[in-house]
Amino acid sequence: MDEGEYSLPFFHEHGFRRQRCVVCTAWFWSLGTFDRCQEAPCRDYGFIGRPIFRRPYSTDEMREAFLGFFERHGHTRIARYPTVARWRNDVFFTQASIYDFQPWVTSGAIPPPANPLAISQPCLRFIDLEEVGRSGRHLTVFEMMAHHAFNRPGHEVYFKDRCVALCHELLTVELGADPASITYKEEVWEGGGNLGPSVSVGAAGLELATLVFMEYVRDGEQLRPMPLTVVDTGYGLERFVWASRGTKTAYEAVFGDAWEELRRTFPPRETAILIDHARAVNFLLTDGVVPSNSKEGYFARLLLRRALRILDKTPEAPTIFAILDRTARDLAAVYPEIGRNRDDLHRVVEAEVERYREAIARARVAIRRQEERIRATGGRVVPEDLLAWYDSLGVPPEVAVEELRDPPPVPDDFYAQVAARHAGETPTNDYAERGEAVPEPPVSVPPTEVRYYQEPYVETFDAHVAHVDGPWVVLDRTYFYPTGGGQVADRGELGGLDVVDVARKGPWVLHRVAGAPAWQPGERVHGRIDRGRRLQLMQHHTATHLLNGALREVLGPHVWQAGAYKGPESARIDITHYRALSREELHRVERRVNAVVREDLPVKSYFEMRNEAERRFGFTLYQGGAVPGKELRIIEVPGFDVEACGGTHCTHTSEVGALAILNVERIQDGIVRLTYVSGERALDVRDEHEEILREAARRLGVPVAELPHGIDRLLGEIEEGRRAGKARAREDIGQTAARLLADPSATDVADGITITAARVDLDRAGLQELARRLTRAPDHVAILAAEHDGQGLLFIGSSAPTRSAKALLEVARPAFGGRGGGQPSAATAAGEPGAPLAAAVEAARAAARKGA
RNA sequence: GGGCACGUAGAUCAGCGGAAGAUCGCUGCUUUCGCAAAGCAGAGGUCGGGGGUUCAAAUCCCCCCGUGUCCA
Repeated sequence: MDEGEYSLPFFHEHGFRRQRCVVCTAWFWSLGTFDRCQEAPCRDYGFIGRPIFRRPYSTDEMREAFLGFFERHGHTRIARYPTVARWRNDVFFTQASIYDFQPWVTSGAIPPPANPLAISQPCLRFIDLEEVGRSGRHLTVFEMMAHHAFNRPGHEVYFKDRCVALCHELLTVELGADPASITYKEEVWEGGGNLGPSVSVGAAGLELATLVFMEYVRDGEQLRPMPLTVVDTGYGLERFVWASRGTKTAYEAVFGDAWEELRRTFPPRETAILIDHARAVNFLLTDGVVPSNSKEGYFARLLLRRALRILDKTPEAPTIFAILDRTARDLAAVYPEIGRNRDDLHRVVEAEVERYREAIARARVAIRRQEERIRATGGRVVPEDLLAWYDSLGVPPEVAVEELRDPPPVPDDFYAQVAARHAGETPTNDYAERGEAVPEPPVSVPPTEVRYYQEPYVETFDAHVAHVDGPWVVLDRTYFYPTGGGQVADRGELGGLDVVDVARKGPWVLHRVAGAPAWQPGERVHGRIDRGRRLQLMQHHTATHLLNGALREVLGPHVWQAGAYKGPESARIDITHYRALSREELHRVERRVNAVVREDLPVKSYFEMRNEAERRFGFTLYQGGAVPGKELRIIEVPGFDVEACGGTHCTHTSEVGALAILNVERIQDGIVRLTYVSGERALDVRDEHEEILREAARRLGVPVAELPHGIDRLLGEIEEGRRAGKARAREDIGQTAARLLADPSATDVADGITITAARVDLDRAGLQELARRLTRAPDHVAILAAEHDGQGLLFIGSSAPTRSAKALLEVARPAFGGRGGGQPSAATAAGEPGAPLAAAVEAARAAARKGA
């Protein structure tokens, strides 16, 4: 990055001098004179005991000071976004304030909620989990305070110069830091194909903020200016509080009274972990995560289990619930949504605690058994076993050691070794790609006017062709709904051609028709939408909202939509929930929805400013995940369910007709999928089910009501038949055995050994069973041959210690070219069909007579 | 999304290439006025599903399903 990028008028006008750090060699600007930049590790912490700011601040005071300052300087204050980044598919959590605006705002696709804006965004980071409590400053949940500006050509808000000026004024005037103590270090930021200069703000050894200026697109070796430049800043709230107090660790500064309270029971490290993890769990669960073994849920589990481990080893420890409540109380002062659903949150945590206890109990038993096995083979438990047990059973090493009679030492770097075990894995994130890429129209094509919201019941319309690309057609306006929000696209006809798909791309709606139309832009075409299908899709979509509302009502507010599909045949919704649904819960949910359908409530749809909608309804609006934009389209069933949604809906709940839940399954730990139908399909499905029942009853020859009994009877008969068959086969073999033993041509006695040799018609299992019968008494040898399934089989059984079946088989094998083996009591070999089995039998018999 | 472990009788598990087992529970008998208990006898298994290798697979290999766990 060119030196000139950082040579700001603000620096020059105020007498900043460009200096170079002797440690990291980076250039920095400062009013003071330093031989190094004022950030660790280039220099030590200088603020411990000597606070940087004018006075000590609490976390809430500092947040307010920051947001208030930027409000007074022309910024709009924005409420926090969820910590779970549902609007993105590349990350699980909000890890920086700019995540709130990626990708749509930063790409310029939609305008920001305000410009410029200020926010304090709670962020979750798990990379330094092990450092929490240890380093004195790491946290899994922290707040990134930020001011952002989004500049478009002709609409410049502010960029580098004003950004640095604001930062400097905040630090020195608002907070009272010594102007000469601050260094602005020149850095380069790069990410996601974009890059730009950035400035790292340090004082007394602490990196207080980073100011990033997204300015260029990397195009091979070349840098092209971005059409939209972005001011992306990040000020660590907790660091600011720490800097204002100058305590030994950040934890004492930011955790307030909770720190003092828990310190009476726990050492500093444990105290920090407990408070940090409890705060993070409060955010996670409030924002719709349910603990599980994968994805977002795993991190909630990880934090809870780590906290439980600490509590379990401390005799005087409070419960996990008490700690969650204590930290929720602090957070609720600023984030009232936290703690609002306390009882429901407790139920979710309780289920997780129970599962943890069960897992540990199971693991303890398994470990004891495995040690016994290892010892039985003369080995001993090694540290590697502890790693394997942690990986596969989830038992922490300190618990495993408790169960062992001869425990190995626990490696100091245990968790690093766990990480090493997972080093070679290649995570693949394959997102369902659209089968065929939708071509992007040139910018000269005017955006499509969508009419399906205002007039969802229109069936036919006329429009003008705006653009044609192969089979894809853009119109000036359309009533066709494109795939989106889990609702599949409309079908119908356009200019006499079948419409087979409809997709949204940027501001355009593209219709894929069967064939390649030779239409010219401006040409008038007639469109007709498959109305029955659309109606069904609308019913399924509205039914989905009703179901979602009923699920939250019946199961609790932890239920969030984790995915949905509304097709013409059926619809499904995936919800977060910590266990399988009972029949009773399902029944209540279904009844509740159908009651709302009968109540004929209005389904209101309207656009509302994002901030206003969030204020009125909260984040539960975002059930469908990503909804970009300054304005939201709200679908509201008053008093029951409100969601931001881009789909087409009925105008009254009664239009849904009825809801029938067809299936419930746990598709993943923490996620339950419901499949259901409504409207006409509900009737169809009911008819189909009835027909299946009628047909089943007809075939069984019983009335429908008697079906269960009839099936029981049938199953009983089958079982009885199976048993009878088995008994008959057993009896047949018993008779054969008796006959052979009584037949002198088959059985003779030599050297005190009773030898039976015969050719029979049985399969492998039959031979084995017959041999077993023949050798039930001691000192018996059975030599049996059969041809079955294209194999010549020889089976030898022996109850005579002096006659090994295996040895006899070895003698007989060459006679028919069979391959096989066995043990002293039984041996078997198979050869080609038509092999000289008789010769083999004779060879074995001769060997048995004289003793092998 | 990936790694690892597990899936065998109603329950808990052993067996890990050669004739499916143990313990508890269940049924019957003996003993007892009865119960508990003990003794004896017995029933109960497509060894999660499907392919493959092999003379032979619960056992080895591949795919799928389910459960647990660790990691992103």
